[in-house]
Amino acid sequence: MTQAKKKPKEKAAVKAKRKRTRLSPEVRRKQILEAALAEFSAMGFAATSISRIAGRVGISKANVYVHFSSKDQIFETLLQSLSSVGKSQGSWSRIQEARDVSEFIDNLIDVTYEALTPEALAIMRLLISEGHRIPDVLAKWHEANLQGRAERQAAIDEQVAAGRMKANPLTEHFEFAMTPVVYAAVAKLTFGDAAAEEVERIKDTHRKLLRQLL
Amino acid sequence: MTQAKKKPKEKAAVKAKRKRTRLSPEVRRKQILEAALAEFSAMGFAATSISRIAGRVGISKANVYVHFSSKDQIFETLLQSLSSVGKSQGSWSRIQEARDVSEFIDNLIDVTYEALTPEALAIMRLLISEGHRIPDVLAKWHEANLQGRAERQAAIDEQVAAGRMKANPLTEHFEFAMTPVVYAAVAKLTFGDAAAEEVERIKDTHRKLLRQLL
Amino acid sequence: MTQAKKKPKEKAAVKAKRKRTRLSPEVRRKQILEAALAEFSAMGFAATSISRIAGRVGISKANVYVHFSSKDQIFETLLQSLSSVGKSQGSWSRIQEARDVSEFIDNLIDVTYEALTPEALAIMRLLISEGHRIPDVLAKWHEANLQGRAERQAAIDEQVAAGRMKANPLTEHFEFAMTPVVYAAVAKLTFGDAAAEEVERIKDTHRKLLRQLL
Amino acid sequence: MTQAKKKPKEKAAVKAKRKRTRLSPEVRRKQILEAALAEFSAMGFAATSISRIAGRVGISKANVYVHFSSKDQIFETLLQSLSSVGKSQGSWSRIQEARDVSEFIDNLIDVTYEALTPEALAIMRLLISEGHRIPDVLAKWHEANLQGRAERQAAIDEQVAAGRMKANPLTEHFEFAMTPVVYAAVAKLTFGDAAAEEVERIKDTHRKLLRQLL
DNA sequence: AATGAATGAGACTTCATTCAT
DNA sequence: GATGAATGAAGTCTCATTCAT
Repeated sequence: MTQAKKKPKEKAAVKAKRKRTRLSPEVRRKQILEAALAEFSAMGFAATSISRIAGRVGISKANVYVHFSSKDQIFETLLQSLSSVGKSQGSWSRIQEARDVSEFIDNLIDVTYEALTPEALAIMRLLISEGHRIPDVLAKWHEANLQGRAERQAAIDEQVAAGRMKANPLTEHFEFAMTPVVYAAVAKLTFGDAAAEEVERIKDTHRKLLRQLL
Repeated sequence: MTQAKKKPKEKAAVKAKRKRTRLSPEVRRKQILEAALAEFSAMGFAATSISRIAGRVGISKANVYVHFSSKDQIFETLLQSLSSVGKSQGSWSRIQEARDVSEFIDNLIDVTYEALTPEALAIMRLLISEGHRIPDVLAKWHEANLQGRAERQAAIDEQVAAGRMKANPLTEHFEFAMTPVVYAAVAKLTFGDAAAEEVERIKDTHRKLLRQLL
Repeated sequence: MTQAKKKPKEKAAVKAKRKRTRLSPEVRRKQILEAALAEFSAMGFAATSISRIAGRVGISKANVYVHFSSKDQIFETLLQSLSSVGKSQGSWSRIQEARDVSEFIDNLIDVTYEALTPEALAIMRLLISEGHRIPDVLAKWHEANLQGRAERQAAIDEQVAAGRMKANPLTEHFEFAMTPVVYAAVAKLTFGDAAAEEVERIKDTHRKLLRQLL
Repeated sequence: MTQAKKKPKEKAAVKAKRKRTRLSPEVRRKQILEAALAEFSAMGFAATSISRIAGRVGISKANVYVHFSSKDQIFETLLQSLSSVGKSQGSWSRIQEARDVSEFIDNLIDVTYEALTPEALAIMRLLISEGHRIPDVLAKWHEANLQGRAERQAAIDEQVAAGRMKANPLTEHFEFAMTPVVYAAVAKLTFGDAAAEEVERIKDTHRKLLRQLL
């Protein structure tokens, strides 16, 4: 059980021995990071071997070390590169394009739940399970989140001031409005497909409640 | 200085080589499971070594194998024994002892947020990061959750029917009311102490909103 | 494959927990030696664990150490006690009871091939595979063999002098007459039951040739 | 003083830490198999450690695993590669080059006893002590032996038909003629050098008897 | 005498990493 | 840049043996 899918021990006699291809560093690095994200998220840092990452990319272990100096460095680079991804960058502006509150809520719900992509979930799992490896990155991330949050709060405050939204505990602390999404994410992370229905109901109630409250 | 304390008769033992202590299997197993929970949760399954678990208990590696036949078995035993812990067993009845809605809400909030103990968070982190190792246990857990949820919903429905609570999306799907706690948990898991203040605000807003909605 | 018959890893939950019985040292020692012969012969010295020996006897590992001070000692004691068994002690006198050459040959063949019991083969395998552990015992054994051989040769010489047997290379070096038995033994050791038919043929030809030569 | 000898540039390397040498897989595999044969034969499978094999080759333990995936695999590969060695391949044809029976016998005796090389004995000991690990290989070996035997028998039958050899139990079952060699082999395996003289006598008598019988 | 708990040593094996081509 | 061979360190697990009851 230690390794969910034990590959047969026999050496793969027939190797798909693809001719060595020489790629630009940037491309290779990206390939490696992608493979690393997939593996780290699925297996955890310690259980992921450079071998597997290399295998997924289709290069040799040694070649990984041409592009990164250590497993740790891969991990850090990965998480750093992800901080940007995480930020629902463009999303917020898209959400705000709404012309009335109703449309705003729809946008909000749709965009946010759509953001629960497998990749985003992978990042989230990584943060939860291996975050302790990268306190600095986490701290920055946290900081960035706080700032983004402040901006969003400001936008809401404006709406309230303009009388387009009601003043209530939710508009005063708008971040709270998004907490159910985290629940949905955790449900997916933990129970996988078995959580699909549940997530739908959450999303539904979420939308209804926002309509009632905003 | 470490050596200064040594009594004359003792052999030059840098490691305080304490006499072997003999305990009953039940006690040792419990000790080992506790140590394992701490380590697995902090480091993940793969990164936790039997050595560390043994060290934490203060016994030899080999002795661990007297009580468990493999690292996997420790993990499984641990998670199985935790399924029971997880269920907020008695909590719900305590919550319901409330005499009016206001007290009910206070109970609910207090009990639920107090349940975010380090141990509970450890279990949660384990479930998220290593849950894939134990699909069976997870499935049972899910099942049990669904049932508990149904019971709680029934209790709420009763309150609504009795006119003691308002009918609205939240009372119709009461599980939703607890989703912010998961957010709080994830915040703690990810940012640790840095999340303390945030969790407080969440809890606060959570309470206010429930008061408004129920 | 390392261990031909892997026992399931799970701890035997139900132990045949027989009440502790206290036996006289002699009896226990004998039991242990018997179990040891079986295991050592089947698995080799290194691959045999004290656990298995104890299990076979139905006692605890620790109890084995009450009767022997180490695994090595068990082995040596065993082989020493076997030196006597090995010598076809009484056999030769039984063979010589024959009244004529024909009966002598029949006795010789029958007694010798019957001596290829599983136990004797076990000892032989032990001597071949683990003999290097006990050079002293081996030396003594060799010595004893040489002596017995000399005695048998003398008996044959007498027969030849008396004109009851022909003088030829075989009677001059009578030990040679028994070499096919070793072949039969090795065949059994190596091929087990698959060698049965072959051994029969050997025995047959052996008998015929002796008739022709003596 | 240990430090006194150190040349300035050299690291404190008590072990003559020779530079890593890089060899082709074929060569290394062969080296490992040779070392393994020596060790397995001398100590038995279980008592032989990968460490010892690696040490004998002069490489690291880990490097052994670059070329073989497990100790078992080394063993199997070894025995499989030996099946071919064992067969007295070319020998028989060389024996048959004889121009008369006398020369045939000389060839037979010489070639056969010369085949009792240390390596051949090592293989034989392995077959006896660890054969049970590889029933398949043994079965094939047996089969091959039977066939070779049949061919040799046919050659003998021809000689008899041509009147160049006498018809007798030995020519009817020619395999029997070689049984003393196995005795000699076992004597060497068990008593080592102490058996040398005995083997000589056996060989001598063997030759004489064949002369008389063929 | 008997045993269950405990342990140090050591075995197999994996893996991140280095080296030479 | 790319790779196959090589390795030190570390991890899981087994086992002979000891200790206290």
